[in-house]
Amino acid sequence: MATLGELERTVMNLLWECGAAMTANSLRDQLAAQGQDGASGKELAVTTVLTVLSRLEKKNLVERERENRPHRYRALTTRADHTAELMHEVLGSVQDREAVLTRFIGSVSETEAETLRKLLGGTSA
Amino acid sequence: MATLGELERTVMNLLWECGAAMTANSLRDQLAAQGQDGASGKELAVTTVLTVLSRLEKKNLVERERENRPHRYRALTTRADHTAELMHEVLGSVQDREAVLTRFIGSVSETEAETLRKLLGGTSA
DNA sequence: CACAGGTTCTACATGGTGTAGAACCATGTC
DNA sequence: GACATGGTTCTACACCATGTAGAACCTGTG
Repeated sequence: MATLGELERTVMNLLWECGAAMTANSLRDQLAAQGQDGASGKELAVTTVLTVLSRLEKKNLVERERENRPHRYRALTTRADHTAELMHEVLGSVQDREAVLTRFIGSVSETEAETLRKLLGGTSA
Repeated sequence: MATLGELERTVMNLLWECGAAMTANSLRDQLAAQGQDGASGKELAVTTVLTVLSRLEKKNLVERERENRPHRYRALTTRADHTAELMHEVLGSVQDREAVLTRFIGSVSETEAETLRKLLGGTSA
């Protein structure tokens, strides 16, 4: 349901990595530090960051504390949760899940296969 | 890489379900039959279908036989392959794959878990 | 050659995203 | 209380993907 644009994704990554809540300004700084300042190369305007944050809020990906003035924004899910959810969304979009899973497993790395085995092992019933 | 629009997806589904190659006209008919004719409710123009097919071709999702005149279009992958690939794409977009897989497995149905166990079964070591 | 069916070109509306100025609001200061 | 200041919301625009289709073009047939 939530398709993210490049900048939106970058911001989410910052929020996910930092863990805690951040202000628009600190995010803008982080973006600048990462050299992730848009296509132009110059620092992004704070309003840009705020717009993105609002949109992410609308998408239920971030939440903000409105109490004190510099609002603080925080991710509502973990990246892992979000990503896993996306995967489910993709998987759920078709009928023949079995077939999809077969192909999926077919091209999974051995490390990942091992992880999956471990995870599935105990969970029987 | 390939984000599909509503109509593009519908067309792909038709091609996937039919298995064989189809002409733009037959596709248009199928769409009409499904009542999938856009938002309007009236039959789609053939040119619309053709445009969509061209775009899908550009995205390497369909291929066409140009030899005979009513060109025939055919899906280049199976839906299962395509979907599995999308899942990999999503999974590959992050570092902590383990965590993602953990969440993913956590919310998989028992039937699917069983399928996965079977698929992963022999490959230990 | 004219016609008919089929394909490509061109075009426009819509919606999401990047980007940011303008306007607005809350606070502390003189 | 008017003002400056930092912060937030509104409004706006460019760009791109997608849905949609008319206009123009091509090709074999009578």
